[in-house]
Amino acid sequence: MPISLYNSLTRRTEVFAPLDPNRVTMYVCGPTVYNYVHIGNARGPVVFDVLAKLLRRHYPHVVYARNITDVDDKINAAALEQGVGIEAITGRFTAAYREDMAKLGIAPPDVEPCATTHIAPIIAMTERLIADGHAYAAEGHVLFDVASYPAYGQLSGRDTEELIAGARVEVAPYKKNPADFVLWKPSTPELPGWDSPWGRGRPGWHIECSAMAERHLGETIDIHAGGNDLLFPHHENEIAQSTCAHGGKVFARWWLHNGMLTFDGRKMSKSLGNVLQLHEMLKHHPAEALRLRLMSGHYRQPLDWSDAAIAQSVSTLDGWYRVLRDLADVAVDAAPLPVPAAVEAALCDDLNTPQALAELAVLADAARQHGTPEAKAALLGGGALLGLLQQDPKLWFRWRATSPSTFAQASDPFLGDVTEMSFEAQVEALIAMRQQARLNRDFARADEIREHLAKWDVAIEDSAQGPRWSLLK
RNA sequence: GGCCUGGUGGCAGAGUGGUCAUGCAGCGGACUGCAAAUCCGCGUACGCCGGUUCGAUUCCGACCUAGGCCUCCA
Repeated sequence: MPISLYNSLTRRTEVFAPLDPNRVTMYVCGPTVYNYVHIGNARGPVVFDVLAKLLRRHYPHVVYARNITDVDDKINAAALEQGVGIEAITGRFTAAYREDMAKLGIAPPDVEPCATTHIAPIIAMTERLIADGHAYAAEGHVLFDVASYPAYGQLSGRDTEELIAGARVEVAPYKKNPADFVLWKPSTPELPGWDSPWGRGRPGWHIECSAMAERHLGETIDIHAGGNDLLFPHHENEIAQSTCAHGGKVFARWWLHNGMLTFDGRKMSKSLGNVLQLHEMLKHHPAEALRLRLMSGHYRQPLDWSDAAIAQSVSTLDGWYRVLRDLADVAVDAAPLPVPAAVEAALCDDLNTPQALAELAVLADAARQHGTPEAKAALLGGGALLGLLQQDPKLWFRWRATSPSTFAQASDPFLGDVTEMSFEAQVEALIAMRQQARLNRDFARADEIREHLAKWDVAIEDSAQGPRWSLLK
C-alpha cells in the first residue's frame, strides 16, 4: 500500500517514494532546551513518530534524526540568570525532554544530534557558502546572501523582492539586504563561543539543521518535518543554505508541517504565554490520553486543547482497555502483531490518524463481541502502529503512581488501624468487606463502603467475575 | 496589506457529488440489590448567498467569520 504525503513544497499530496529505498531519511526539527516544552511542542514528535513507525513497516532501513538545539540566546539568558553554565541548563532540559517524550510513547529517533557537537561541520558549511559567493563576513558575523539564491521564498510562497525590501525586520547595519540571515555571530567573553575563521563566536539558528542533516542523513534527504510556524523563515533558510552548499542539489524532497495546538482558540505559544507544560500535564493526566488527543485531529489542521478534550480521550481509552482487560486470558502471538489493513490504509493516506482511530474503534467493537485471539491481536496490532494500547490494562486502570492524598491516615472507619497497610491493601480489604456485606444482603453497608472508596477516586464494578476496581482519572 | 488554512449534529473530529464516519456525552429499554460495564434502540450535522448539475455538505464565485505565517516559536 503506497504512502501518500502532503508536500508543503509542491502544495499537493504525492505518493511517497524515497530516493534510496534501502535508506530512507527523515529529519525533524527538535526543541531548544532552555525550559520544559509545552504540550504543543509534543504534537510533531507524536505524529512523526507514527510516520516513522509506518515508514519502518514499508522500508528496511529508516534513519530518523531529531535534533537538540543546545546553543541559543534563550539558553544563554537562562544560564546567566541562574548563574550557571549553559551545559547545566541544556543537560537538565534535554534529559527532561527525553523522559517526557518516552512517557508519550514516542520512540527515540535513530540520531539525536546536538548543535554544540557539530560546530566543525557548521563552520565548514559556512566556509563553503562564503567560497561560493552565497555568504559574506561582516563585523564578526557571517550572513547568508539571499540575493545569491533566486529560488529563495519558494517554500513559503514569498516574493524575494518584497523580502529584500522587507520593512518589518530591523535591519542591522552590516547586512547587505534586510532578508539576509546570520550563519555565524560573534560572542562576547561571557557568552559561549567557539574559535572560527571569523573570531570567537557561535552559530546562528538555521545553519545547525543544515549541517546536521548533511552530516547524518546526506545532502538530499527524503523528508523534512516540523511545525508550520517553522516554514518561514527557518525552513526557507535551511533550503537556501543547504541547496547553495550542495551545488544546487535538492535539500529535502518532502516537507511536512504539522498544525499548531490552540488554547482558547489561539495558538499556544510561549510569546503569548498561554502554554501548558507537558512535564506538568504528565503529572495530572495519563500520558496515553495526551498522546491520543494529539492524534485525534489531522496533523495539518489546528487542534484545540482543553480539559474536556483530555477527558474524552480518557473515556475512549477506558473503553478500549476494558476490552483488553476482559480478554486478558486470550493468548496472542505478540512477536509480529498483525497490522489491520484499514488502520494502515488510513495512515498511508497522509497520516489520517482520526480515520485510523475510527478503525481502531471498529476493531475494539469486534474484539469485545468475538473475543477471539485474532480479534484481540488486530486491536493490539492497530494500536501498536499508532503507539497506543500497549500497556497492561491493569496499569491503565491503576494509572496514578501515588495514592490519593486523602488516603494518608492512620485509622480507617471500616478497617481500624491501617498504619501498616498499603493503599492497595486497604482498597482490597474494603472491597472484601463490601462483598461480605452484599452476601449478607446488607446493601446499606455495602454502599457506604463504596462511597468511602469513592473519596479516594476508587470506582468499583461488580462484574460477573466478581468486583474489580479502578482509579478515576 | 501579502501568503495560507478552516467554519460539519451537545462536544471532539474524519470524509464524500446521490444508502454508514467514528468517538465522547445525552435519552429510552434490557440486565443489576443499586450502580458500573455490556447489549438493543434513538437524534434527519454540514457558516451565508448565488452558480454549475437530474442531484452539492462535497465543484465554482461572492460574502460573513475564525485562526496561522510574514519577528523568536513545534
